[in-house]
Amino acid sequence: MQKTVRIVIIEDDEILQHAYKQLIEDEPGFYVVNCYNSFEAAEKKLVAEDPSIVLLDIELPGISGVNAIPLVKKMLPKAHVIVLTVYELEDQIFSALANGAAGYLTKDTSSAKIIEAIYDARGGGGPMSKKIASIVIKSFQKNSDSPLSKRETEIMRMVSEGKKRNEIAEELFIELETVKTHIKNIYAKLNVNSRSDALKVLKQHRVI
Amino acid sequence: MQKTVRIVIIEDDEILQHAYKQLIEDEPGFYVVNCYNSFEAAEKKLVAEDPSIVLLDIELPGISGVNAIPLVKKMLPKAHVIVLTVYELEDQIFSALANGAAGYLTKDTSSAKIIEAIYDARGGGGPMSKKIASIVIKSFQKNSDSPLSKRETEIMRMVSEGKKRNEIAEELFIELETVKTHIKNIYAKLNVNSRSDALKVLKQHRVI
DNA sequence: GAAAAATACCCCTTTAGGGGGTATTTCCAT
DNA sequence: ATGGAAATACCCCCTAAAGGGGTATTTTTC
Repeated sequence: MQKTVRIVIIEDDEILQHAYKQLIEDEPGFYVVNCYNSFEAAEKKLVAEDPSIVLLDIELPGISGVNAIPLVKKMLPKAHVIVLTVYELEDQIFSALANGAAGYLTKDTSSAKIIEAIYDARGGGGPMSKKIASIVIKSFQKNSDSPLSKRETEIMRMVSEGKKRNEIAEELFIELETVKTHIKNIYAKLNVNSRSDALKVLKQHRVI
Repeated sequence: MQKTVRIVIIEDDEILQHAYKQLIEDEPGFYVVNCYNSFEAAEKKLVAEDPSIVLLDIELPGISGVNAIPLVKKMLPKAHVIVLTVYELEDQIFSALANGAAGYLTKDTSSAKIIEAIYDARGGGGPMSKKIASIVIKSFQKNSDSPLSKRETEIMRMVSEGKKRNEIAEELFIELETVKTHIKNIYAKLNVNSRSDALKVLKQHRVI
């Protein structure tokens, strides 16, 4: 039993909207239930239309795509939201993913890849454009030329988890005084004088 | 001018090692400089062999693949390390990426996809298997059913950045006393009584 | 119109954080 | 082998932050 895949498109560019619709409906088993120009337009009817895939533009008039994701997921918890965008902004990507997007495609993605992405999303995969994948991977990569020593980095990672000096000392089997010394040295190296400032600097430079 | 792509394979399974070598050398412009069974075996000769791609198994005898990545990157800063593994362990994936892996493939990846991954890595992309991509995307997704209110979540995110109560109060334009009240309520909801315990709980449940 | 969320204030005690030092040992690289 | 970095540990000091006990008002939201 091969069920029809019900798809809703939310995209304010009418030309793109029709292009997507066309290419999806050329794929056997895929059916575009409806298209909208904004999330607000889709809002009332989404639940009744019950799509399993929502293709969502980020740059929408009114509520942005990023903010629409959690709303869509609330209405259709089982649906997969695939984000489409022209921009490749790191923060936008992470916000979209944090909000529950199943996949993230740039608009230069080929027809074949869009179809593939829908299959992927249905299979629990995480479709991403190549560029998005590389941005995501880069976000994980830590800066290897940090002024901090190994131990200092380790301590700051624990600080970033909200741990207190004595908790750090216990976990590392060293004295509280030693932790204090390390933190003093770290502050001197980073030219800061508080945990939050130190963490800010380290996160900016992707050290932790 | 199409330069030959120099590739080194570090993989302890001889059968897989030969399979990879074969499939890579079938690709015009790709050349397998050498194969090793462990990082230790490769260590001395890597710099001289100067590969631009290192295919690295994670499960190696001696130094693990994860720990080998930063060492390889140190010797060959411009090389792209592509990790190959049978396991799909979240922590292992993140450690490998944090250590500088350009891509991450599972060993069930088809020959064509391995070749594609090498091209991708060279082009600055971030090749990933579908399964890896979905694990990575899931890691970004925040849990939407959290006991915390919006404001409480916001405050705990700031706590997770090492911010003090008065810094939080200033940034949110509310009184210190209000922040204290929120944090007291949060601790009650989470059944904890310290910042670090609260953060531990929230990170476990992917709230922040 | 009731419930949940956000705001704000009072009391109190303990602990953590940050800055000033100095000193020893261990380890790595030239 | 030796000099410098890293890691360890201790002393002093003071201020600020954290946490726990309350109560109460306003604003949102369903």
